[in-house]
Amino acid sequence: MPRRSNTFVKTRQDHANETAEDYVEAIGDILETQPTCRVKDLSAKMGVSHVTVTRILQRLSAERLIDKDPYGPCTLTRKGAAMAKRSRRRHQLLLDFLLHIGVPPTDAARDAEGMEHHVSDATLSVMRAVLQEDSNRR
Amino acid sequence: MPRRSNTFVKTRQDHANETAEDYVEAIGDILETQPTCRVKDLSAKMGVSHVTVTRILQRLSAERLIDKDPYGPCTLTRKGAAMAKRSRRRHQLLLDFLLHIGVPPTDAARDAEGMEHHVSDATLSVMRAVLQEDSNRR
DNA sequence: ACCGACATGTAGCATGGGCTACATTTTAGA
DNA sequence: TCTAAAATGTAGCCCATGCTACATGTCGGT
Ligand SMILES: [Mn+2]
Ligand SMILES: [Mn+2]
Ligand SMILES: [Mn+2]
Ligand SMILES: [Mn+2]
Repeated sequence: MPRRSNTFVKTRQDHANETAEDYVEAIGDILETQPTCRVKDLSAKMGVSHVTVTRILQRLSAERLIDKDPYGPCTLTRKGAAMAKRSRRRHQLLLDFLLHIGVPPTDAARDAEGMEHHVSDATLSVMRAVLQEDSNRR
Repeated sequence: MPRRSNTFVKTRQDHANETAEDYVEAIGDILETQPTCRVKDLSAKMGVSHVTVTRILQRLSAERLIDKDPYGPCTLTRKGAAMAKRSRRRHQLLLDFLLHIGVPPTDAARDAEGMEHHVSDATLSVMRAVLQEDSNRR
């Protein structure tokens, strides 16, 4: 059980999940537009070297979030797909909210990428409510 | 000049500033409630060992954000005070916004601590506008 | 003035995420 | 089918942020 009464400690714990969340989400995105997801695809998408991707994929594989053979493409496990789905929903909801209140799309996209990992379910619920309320209003 | 067209790269760059922002802000907070800020105060506030604090303070000192002598307390330089002020304003505005839309205080406090480092000026402006508009409305 | 408690510093280790340089495997074209 | 280019993996480095264990400095009470 993580103790997280201290907000700084909580933020550092969130950072630990951040890479995994972004990568499984990215893998999911890639697999929607093409049949396989390879190291070079992720390297391009994340803006890092193939070496960094390889090491991170090894960790994701050890954590049973992805399946991957040497020199092969990678796929999401059940667990990985579940994390990707959750991450994507949260990312999208946050992005929709920022756009809704009037943040320019380019800024909203950048902000959402970093903020998403620190938004609690409580805040997401409120954002969802605001979006729904205002869509009913018109 | 940082290239930040890639949102993932942008987020990683934001993380680099995060520690400095949190520490100068924390030092500023502490110096408002007591005459000096010592390693043990920061260790308690950030939830890390005194060793971690010492090393980070060495870096902040090298970056001219704080003044500190061995075994002495630390103070903010002009530069550090400016960063602290900016960080605190941003933190407070984000927190106010979250509370305004109805996020429970405990969640809002935790979320703001992590989100603050990824909120652009564009988004902050929008949040400020929402707060002002709704305060006029009543 | 001394000494013990407390604060701070240092040594050394771990993990994670960057990188370049080099090795190996795959794959596609001639 | 060979072979060169592309993709991937490995070695080994950097830096940041954690930690424990141990060393040293500071300071207050007797
Ligand atoms: Mn995302
Ligand atoms: Mn992200
Ligand atoms: Mn803050
Ligand atoms: Mn923070």
